[in-house]
Amino acid sequence: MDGGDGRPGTLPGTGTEDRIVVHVDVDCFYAACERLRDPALDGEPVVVGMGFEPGETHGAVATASYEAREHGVESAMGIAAALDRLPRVADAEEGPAAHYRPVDMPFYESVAEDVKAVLADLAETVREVSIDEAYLDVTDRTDWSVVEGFARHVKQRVAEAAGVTASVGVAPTMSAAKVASDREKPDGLVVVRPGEVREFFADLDVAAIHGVGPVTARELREMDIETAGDLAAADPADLRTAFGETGREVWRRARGVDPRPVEPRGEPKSLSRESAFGEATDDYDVARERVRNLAADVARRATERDARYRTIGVKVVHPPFEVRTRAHSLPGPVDDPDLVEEVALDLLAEFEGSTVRKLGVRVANLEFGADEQTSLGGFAGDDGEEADATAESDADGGSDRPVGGQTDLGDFG
DNA sequence: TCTGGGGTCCTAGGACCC
DNA sequence: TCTGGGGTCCTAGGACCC
Repeated sequence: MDGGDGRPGTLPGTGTEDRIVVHVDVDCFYAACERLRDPALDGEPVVVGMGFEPGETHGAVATASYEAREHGVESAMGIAAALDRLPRVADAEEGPAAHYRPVDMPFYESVAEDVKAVLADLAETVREVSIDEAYLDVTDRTDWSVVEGFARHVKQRVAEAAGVTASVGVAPTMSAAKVASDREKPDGLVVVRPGEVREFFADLDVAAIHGVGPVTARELREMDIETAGDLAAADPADLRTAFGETGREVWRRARGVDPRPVEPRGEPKSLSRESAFGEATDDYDVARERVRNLAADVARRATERDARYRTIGVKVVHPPFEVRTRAHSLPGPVDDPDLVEEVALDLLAEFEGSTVRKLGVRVANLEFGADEQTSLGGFAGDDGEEADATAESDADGGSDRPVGGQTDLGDFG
């Protein structure tokens, strides 16, 4: 059944009715980067793994080229499983084999810079979602009557600047543009016009909707909701009961309604570092040493980004995959690597004697920039040591709690 | 398929305050 | 002895995304 009001595709009264949103998604980005570096990989199966070293079998697949996907290798699959399907070129006497490469983020980031520069040039507003994906609001740069040519232009500029192909989706909303870019990958170009969004979604599997993951998809299927069309026709009250606010959210998206404006992402809300052991360990000293390293790493990144943090947390993963998190908030924001280590080790102590496969350290409740807004002008030569407001690690809270704490707290997840 | 790493948002419950 | 309601902050867990 149909709510009946308004045309699909937009939400009246939000000022977003006539937007043109472009979603740009570089195809198999990490694998594409590896090919830039080594053109001999063109046309060959390529698997880029994270958390793995050449010659090892632990870690997981970050990106598999389409040639590798044809043999069943998928993102997030363990390297060991990928090797079962597609051995290394060096190990294969005959038959299909893949080139395995470890993730090289600095190189990929350098390629991504070229893509970002192009996108910044093509739109007023760009929201970078990840290293290989972005939304553009191009409402004032093109028109629905010529938007396909504009989209082709985007693809061409990306290819020229960075040497990679991108799939592009155009729609009046972010969620529809996202799904559109996905439809004809790789090298895709799909335009969904205002008023066509719901129809475009109708036959797609519910899992295609942004925000519907494996868990929600399974539960929806148990409710006999299999396609996005089914979802759009479902009773929002039932969805609300079953899934809370996200239930309503995905219902609206299935109907083509998504009022989110394209906005730059802004500062992060948390920073974290985690790492898995090759083999789970119950050696507490080993765990402590790992946490010390992660703490130092995360603190260094915070300092580099000029971020202070008020919450410090750890994450402990027990086999097979039990995630535990612990966090501690300070009276005020600090930039204090020693304190990150101290608090993280403290929080870890609860898990002494248990077996862990993975550990993480995280800082949250971030505040950015020089300590306060009152110091104006440039900061050349600023050594960053403002003696006043940056609280020492006095645990009692004292009276120097800083003003204006955002109420927002991120979580470990 | 025995599972990497970096994030975001939502929810629920408890502490505490008025 | 049983009893209100609203609000904020914090922690923990879970789903999801790339």
